[in-house]
Amino acid sequence: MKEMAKLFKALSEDVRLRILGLLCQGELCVCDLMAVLDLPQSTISRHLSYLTNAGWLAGERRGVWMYYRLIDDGGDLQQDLMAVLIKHLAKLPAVARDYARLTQYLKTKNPSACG
Amino acid sequence: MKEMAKLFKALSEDVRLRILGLLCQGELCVCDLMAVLDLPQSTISRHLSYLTNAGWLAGERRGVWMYYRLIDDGGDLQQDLMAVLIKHLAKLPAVARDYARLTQYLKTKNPSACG
DNA sequence: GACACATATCCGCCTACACGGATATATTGA
DNA sequence: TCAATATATCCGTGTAGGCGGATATGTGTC
Repeated sequence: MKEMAKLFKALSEDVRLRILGLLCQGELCVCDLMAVLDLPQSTISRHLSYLTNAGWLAGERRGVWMYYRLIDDGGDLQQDLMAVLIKHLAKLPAVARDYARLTQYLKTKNPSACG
Repeated sequence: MKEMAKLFKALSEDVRLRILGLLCQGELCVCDLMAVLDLPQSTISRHLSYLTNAGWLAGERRGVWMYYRLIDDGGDLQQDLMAVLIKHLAKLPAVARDYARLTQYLKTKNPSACG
């Protein structure tokens, strides 16, 4: 019960939904998210911790960079919710704008950086 | 976006999940919920307001009593989420206990009361 | 109108957490 | 070891919202 509420609570915030939306496209590191969402590093990092702690993300360190990706082996409930998220997030205008900015960003990004 | 976060936020609290679980069985009035959940009236009423405002419930006055039921004509996202809730809430031990108490309560309840 | 009852709202108190700048930590490379 | 960079955490500030007793409001009955 607490666990279920915790899953939902993690989804109850705009920035976190935008992060999940972006990660539907594949893993990203903190600096990618900072660039695309245009938010301070501490804000991004805090939300990533929250999502990880709630069981939505997994982080992996590669050198100096931390890559985050969606967890695909959660419980039944979580998998059903993930399907709902994938289906509906992309429809949101704010998320569509983020996708566009991500595409643009990946094009111009220095290849020697994290990606 | 805000709307989506709002839907999820309403689901991020134990008491509200228990209320939704009970209402899956059909409409109930505030006094029913007080009896089954064993919580103060102000607490129940506050959560019902929250759920109604978030678009999860509809309330209807019948005489002195307010009956609440799940909304079945929400948007696409909401309907998908409702299906997930119906599927998973009943599995939770806390909700199963509430069902048992509801059954017991309905048996012993004075028929001249709200029901 | 006066009362009884169901429900909604108010109130003070308290915790969670959002924000973002400042600081601490971790890693790599010179 | 030191500097540079990426990330995590700390901090003070502000707001949302949980709690439940007290009070206000709405409704039916006499």
